[in-house]
Amino acid sequence: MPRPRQALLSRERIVTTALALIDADGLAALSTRRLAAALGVQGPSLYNHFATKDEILDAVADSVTATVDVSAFGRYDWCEALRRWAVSYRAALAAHPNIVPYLAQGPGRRPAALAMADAVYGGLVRAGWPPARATHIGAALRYYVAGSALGSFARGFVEDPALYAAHPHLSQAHRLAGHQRSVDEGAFVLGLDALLHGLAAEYERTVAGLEPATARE
Amino acid sequence: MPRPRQALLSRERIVTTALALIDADGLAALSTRRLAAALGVQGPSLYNHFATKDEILDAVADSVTATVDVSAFGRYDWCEALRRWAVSYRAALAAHPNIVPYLAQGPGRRPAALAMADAVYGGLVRAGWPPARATHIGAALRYYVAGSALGSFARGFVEDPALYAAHPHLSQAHRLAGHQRSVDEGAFVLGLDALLHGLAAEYERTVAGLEPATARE
DNA sequence: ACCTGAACACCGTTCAAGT
DNA sequence: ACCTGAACACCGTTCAAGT
Repeated sequence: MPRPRQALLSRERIVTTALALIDADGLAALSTRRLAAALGVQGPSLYNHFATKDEILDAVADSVTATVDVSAFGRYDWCEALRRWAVSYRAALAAHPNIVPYLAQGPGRRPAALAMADAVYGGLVRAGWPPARATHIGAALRYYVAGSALGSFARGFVEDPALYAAHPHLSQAHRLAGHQRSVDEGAFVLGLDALLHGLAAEYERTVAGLEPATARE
Repeated sequence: MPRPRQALLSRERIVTTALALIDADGLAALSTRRLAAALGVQGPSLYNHFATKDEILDAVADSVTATVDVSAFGRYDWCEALRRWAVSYRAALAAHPNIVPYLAQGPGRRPAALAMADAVYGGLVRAGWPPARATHIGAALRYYVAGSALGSFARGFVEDPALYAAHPHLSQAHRLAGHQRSVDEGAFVLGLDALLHGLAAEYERTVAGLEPATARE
């Protein structure tokens, strides 16, 4: 046969397989050779579809961001929309925690990340938040969500009671690992509610009273 | 001479130099060979002082955490103490952003990180927060601080106006990079104040009214 | 157009050998 | 006790060669 009828690889297949390997073995364990082997080809073949390994990671990160639901910004008031977006955002990241350190560095040039930033910022400005304030709120929520997904708080504590003997208040810390999911979820919801509560108070003080409803063009 | 009078290396010198290299060139650029070269020795020499490269990174991370000031927990009410701790914590991380992705994975077995967790948790419990609540609050604040230091929000946007043409609300996003520090600082303070405001409201609702002042042993 | 083998300049880590 | 040279099994990436 003069040419294979169809290419062995595609960008989509590379991204899907890379994400599966990262989920299974961690970001550090992903090498171009191992990824290629999982796809049934040799390492250099990947370079016919992506210029660098970082470009593959960008595509993986964006495929995760693409699953975040921002539709709440058209349907609910700004505060409830922020809450629903943050919950969806965190769920998307928590499903693939190993890619979060890479993803959390910023949107860069990734289309889904930029579309998300656009929806959030636009939603806040439409609600009457001054543009600079909208930027700060979007950043603060991203800080919180990224931090919450970046490595479980509970899993960060080693399951070794002896380690905590010297710390009077941490005598139960070794149990955290066993309740990882509920601790992380509970902490996330508590902090998110507090954050939104505080923002709502700020909104009442500085936006609702000071501007007529039609002040934004 | 039969033996060098004193060792060329020490754990402290290795950690200091490693942090300087990470600050200058990023975490990915730190290799054992480059670190050794900066110290005037060969790569394998490092293994006389640390068992693995990860152990070096642990020590670097802990040296950063050690600069966080937790003394506010003895001197102020829980809310003001949380605020001062969070500001100090963020300042420590923001001074060395390139190590944050490593550091933010959790305290692990690092002594300074464990001491900090102990001080925060202990301070909250002493103030009357139920233990499970104290855990959640400590986690939520860590999420927020780690996320805020993990990569500048503003720097995450590329300085290329053409990139944002397709996103109606992001037309000014390319300017963010120029205001990096003020955007990130402003967002951090706004979110921190909101978070603490919300927690204070929660405290009034669920702790102050329900327990007599002496309820905690 | 897309995949491959060989090669380059790197990695982290081990270990026998030196002083 | 601590540093070194040589070696091992890996990396990301390039490129001429194949079909």
